[in-house]
Amino acid sequence: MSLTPSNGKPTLAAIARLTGVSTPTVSKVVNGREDVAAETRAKVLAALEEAGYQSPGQRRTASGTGVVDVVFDSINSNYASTVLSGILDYASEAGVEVLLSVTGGLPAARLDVGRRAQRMLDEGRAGMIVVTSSLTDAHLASFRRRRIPVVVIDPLNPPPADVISVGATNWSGGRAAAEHLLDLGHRRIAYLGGPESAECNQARLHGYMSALMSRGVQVLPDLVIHGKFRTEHGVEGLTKLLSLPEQERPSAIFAGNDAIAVGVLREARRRGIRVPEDLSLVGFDGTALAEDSVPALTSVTQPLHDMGRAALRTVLRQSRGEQIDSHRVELATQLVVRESTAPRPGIRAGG
Amino acid sequence: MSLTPSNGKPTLAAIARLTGVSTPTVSKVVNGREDVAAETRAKVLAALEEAGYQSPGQRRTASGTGVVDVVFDSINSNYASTVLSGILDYASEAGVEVLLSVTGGLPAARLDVGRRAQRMLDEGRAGMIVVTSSLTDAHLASFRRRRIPVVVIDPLNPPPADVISVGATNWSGGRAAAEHLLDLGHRRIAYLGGPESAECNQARLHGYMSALMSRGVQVLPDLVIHGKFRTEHGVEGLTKLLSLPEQERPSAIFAGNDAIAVGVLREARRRGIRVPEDLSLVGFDGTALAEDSVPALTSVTQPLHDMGRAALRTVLRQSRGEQIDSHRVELATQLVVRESTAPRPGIRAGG
DNA sequence: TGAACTTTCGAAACAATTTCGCTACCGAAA
DNA sequence: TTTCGGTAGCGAAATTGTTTCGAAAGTTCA
Repeated sequence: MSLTPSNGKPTLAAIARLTGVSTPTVSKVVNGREDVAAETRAKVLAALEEAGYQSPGQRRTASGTGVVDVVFDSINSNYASTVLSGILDYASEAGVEVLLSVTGGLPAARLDVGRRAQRMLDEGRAGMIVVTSSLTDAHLASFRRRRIPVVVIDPLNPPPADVISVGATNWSGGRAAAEHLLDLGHRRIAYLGGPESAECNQARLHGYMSALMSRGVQVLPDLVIHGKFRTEHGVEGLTKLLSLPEQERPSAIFAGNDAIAVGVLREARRRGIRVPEDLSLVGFDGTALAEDSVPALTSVTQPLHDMGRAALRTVLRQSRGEQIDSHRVELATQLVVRESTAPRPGIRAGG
Repeated sequence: MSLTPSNGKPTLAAIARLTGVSTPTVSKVVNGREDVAAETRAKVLAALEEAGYQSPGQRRTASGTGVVDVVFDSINSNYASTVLSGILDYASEAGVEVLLSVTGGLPAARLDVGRRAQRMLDEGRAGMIVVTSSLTDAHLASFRRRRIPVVVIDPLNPPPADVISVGATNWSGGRAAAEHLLDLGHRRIAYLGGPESAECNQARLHGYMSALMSRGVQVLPDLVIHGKFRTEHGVEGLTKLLSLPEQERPSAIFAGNDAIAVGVLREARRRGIRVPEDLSLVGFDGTALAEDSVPALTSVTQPLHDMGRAALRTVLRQSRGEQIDSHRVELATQLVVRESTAPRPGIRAGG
């Protein structure tokens, strides 16, 4: 008799035995049919739970892998692809699959949060990683309500306290960049940052301001320009700075990321401004862009790869029900000096 | 008797009837088991095809949203992320999800093709896009056996005739690049290509050779160097070319892709060789790398974004059972002249 | 030649799902 | 109160698909 639940793996028949219903009824419960009384369903579900029953479909895939949703704003940047490769890296180690989507900067309209969350539950996805994208608190709450683990990397908006976020020490990075320029004798240092409201941008800005203020250098509003994290912003930003009266122009620029810095570089070349002789430039991110540009960019390196890994690790931990100590994971940034910074013109090096 | 194939929906038993084998055997074929003779399998597959059989799993998920598996070799390149963004683009239009994985250049060891194919069937995935990665014919066959649509983008090995591949007009691109250099008066033109066996590399090489030969310029084996599609290969390649006796050194280099060209650029700068004054350089791919490098690279632009879109569109068509006319989709390349090419030293421009 | 494998396949046992009809209960009409 | 149509809940049986295991045929090697 093969119906004995003491048998190796639980079968529908065994569950039926246990609960005193027929096999078809159990089958219906498993498949979510309507024609089962609530009471009966509850009883069967309890037994299924206890016996750890898995449908044949599940059996095949359960031992294999979970699926993690990853949502990017856009993947057309070194930043994005480095983070992504960190995620994929860890995914292959941990044996989970990565379901990738991009919002294209849309305010998550296409995301259709409700349906998405439902699908994730239906298909037993382990959780979700949101990169940079601006999900509203309402969206995040919708996932939290359903107990779907969510980790945010470099959130644009500060997430609610109970959503875990992964980022870098942006403040220290900003401060290190500004201090480096101050050390080189620069006093008029511009900040060509990212979106004003973005949290990471705020942190970098305040690190920069903190460095200036602690050296008694005044922060000039004209030298702080926000915009997008894109090359064009660098081009326009430099143009704007050069339209200032000559004595107010900066001798150094701290760019909010490498793409902006590359834009500055491009516009500077077009105008015949030499970097670093006439203008020092520090980027942020430390992507391949920084290494490959000419001159190679001094940049604050973010451990993007590791941030991706950390994010996925955290999601998987959550999905296993482990307690997470901290709601904010920050990995260290590091200033890497290359060729785009030099002492202020008119100042002797080492002076 | 319910075995009659004239019945409503096709069943395994009906197929078995038709082909004169047993039900279990048909089941095995459907599930891609190995213990079925090739001949028997073919017969059964034909019957399955004709009857339009669908497994219960397929039946259930067919109506839902599809998932497409995308396999990259690596995503750390402009090439990869541009193709990927094309895929994601179309995915969001078509309402399918993208499951991304990277092989990391492993010979598909981690891929575990059998299990993967099974999962794809179980979960009703629409199909698979393989980018650049070197899947063996055996792997591809394993998917074909289970009638999982597969499209390969820029395959390293020429795929079996019945696997659809998407690529660009590499031959014409190679020819256009070489002709451009010939037009500028160059006669000693090196080709710093990709992996020798890679199909796209072969096509570019032969385009280049064809251009040279049609102008009566000899193709010199010393000036053709194969390697990886990576920056380092550019550095090493230029070093090798410069180790030739002076009168044998090339005055122009056609690089197999932009990354290689950037390597050449870097090494040239280190050695004080001016591009394009001393050395003309043409890249391939037309990624952001080409635009951002200094000097901006003349490059053969591939419509990478569109290739991604086309690949996904083709997979989805296949999965809907539409007939695909061609087993090879080629999108047009275009030579974009920027700053890295100039007339051969000693030749007057326009002369 | 024959022993030891391998390959290929199907009978039979299993597992799961679907169909269909029985039963019990409910509320309205007689 | 009785009757009757409707319906929700359930399971028997039929149907569909999968797995196990051994038989038959072929292959390799001594």
